[in-house]
Amino acid sequence: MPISRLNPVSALSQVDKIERKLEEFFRAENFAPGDSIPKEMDLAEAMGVSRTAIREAISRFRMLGIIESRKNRGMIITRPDFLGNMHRVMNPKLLDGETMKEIFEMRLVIEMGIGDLLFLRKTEESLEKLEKIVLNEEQTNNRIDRLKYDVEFHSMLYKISGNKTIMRFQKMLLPIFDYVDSGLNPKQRNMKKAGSITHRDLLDELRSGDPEGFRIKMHTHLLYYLEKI
Amino acid sequence: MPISRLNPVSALSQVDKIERKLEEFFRAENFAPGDSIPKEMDLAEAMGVSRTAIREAISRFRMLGIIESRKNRGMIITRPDFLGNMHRVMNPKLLDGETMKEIFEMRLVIEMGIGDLLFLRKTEESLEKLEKIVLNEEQTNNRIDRLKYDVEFHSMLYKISGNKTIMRFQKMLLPIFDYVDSGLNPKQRNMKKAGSITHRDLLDELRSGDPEGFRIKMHTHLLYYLEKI
DNA sequence: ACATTGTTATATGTAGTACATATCACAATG
DNA sequence: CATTGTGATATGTACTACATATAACAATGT
Repeated sequence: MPISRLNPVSALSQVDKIERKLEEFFRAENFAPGDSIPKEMDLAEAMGVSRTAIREAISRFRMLGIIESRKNRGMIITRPDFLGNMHRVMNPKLLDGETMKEIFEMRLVIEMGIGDLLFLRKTEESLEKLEKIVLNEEQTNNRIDRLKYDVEFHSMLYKISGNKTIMRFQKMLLPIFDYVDSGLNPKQRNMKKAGSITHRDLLDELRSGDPEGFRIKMHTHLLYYLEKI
Repeated sequence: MPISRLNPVSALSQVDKIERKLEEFFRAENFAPGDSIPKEMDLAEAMGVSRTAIREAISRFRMLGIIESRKNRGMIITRPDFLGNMHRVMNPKLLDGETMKEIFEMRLVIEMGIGDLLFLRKTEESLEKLEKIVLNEEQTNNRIDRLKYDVEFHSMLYKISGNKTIMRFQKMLLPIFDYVDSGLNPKQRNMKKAGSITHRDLLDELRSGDPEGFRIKMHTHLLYYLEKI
């Protein structure tokens, strides 16, 4: 056998293995939120490792919101917030350009596809709020303010969609958008501004049009970005 | 002051606080992948806590893929995989119905919005692969197999989008879809099957149509789900 | 001189012990 | 009978000791 076939030995640390075993155990036991799990010492003895190691693994689950420890009472399974930890890695400094580009694309895809939800859940009040943002935007010439209202407009769309998960997901992604946007040069910014469909147009369509028309307008509105990718 | 104003005291454990301080520190120091960070004992002394506590916090960063520890060499910042940890909480047993419904909606939104990417990146080979899946689907009457090919078809669309992040995101969400889908009763399943736009129609449109037409057809194809939410 | 092998210092990995602390259950108290 | 004290218990924190992998360098042999 050639030496190249010798693949590296297990790179998983003990704690990594413990973590996996615990997850497996929880699934196998069909644990659901509220259920209590064995105490640290019992887990340590069962796996033949120190309490220290168990605690390191459990600490990870605690961070994810899957386990909660209470003194004397022991530990229980809890309901995690599946987006709650994403912000920790949403750091332009840490992610590579390719991934950020893909995340940016994802935003465009979501905005293209969100029309149906908007028409399903729009209300008079929400349209009124959009109206205010558009008015504010139309009355300023300050570049910073326009950018602010631009973000506000799109954020409000997510809010109108009535889907908290999508809204939070997009909020989580904002640092990435800022980063990508700040990478544009002045000429590109003007191109962006020159898009033939304004927020006013989108609002009008949302008020008295239909999902299909909205998708077409949103497509034009985002065209600048779509062409860029 | 009424007693109701007495809010609970800090529920954050020491390790939680250390974790936050460390993240703050990393950001402030502008650490990027490859940079090395102070050794455990120095961090412990600087914060006035035990090495144990530092290690528990660092262990969390290790799990997230933000830090890598190597014996003697110390610790370095690494590039995290921003979706790599999501699978840990993607468990129908742990999440509540409302969240799962929202995640399901998110999938619909993405499929509605992905058309442009598909037309931008489709190739002859990828259409050929879709063709094979559709043929397989058309030639079977087995319910399980049809479901399998259904998943395959939509997965292939994500693949054609050329966006690995979106593709992985959707893969991560599969357990949720299965769960939602398995909640349908036989009558609902028939309704689903009876949708007037088939995968064949979508493929034809993708082959020789345009993004707008594809969006309309996809809308009809998913209508059953859209009406359900 | 060069390449290989051995050695040492170092930072992380793991284990074990001790004690602090919060909580529950239950006894003591008035 | 309601409140307050007390002990048992499981987690939280700290500290120590040693194992282990790695880098840097010394020793060795050709």
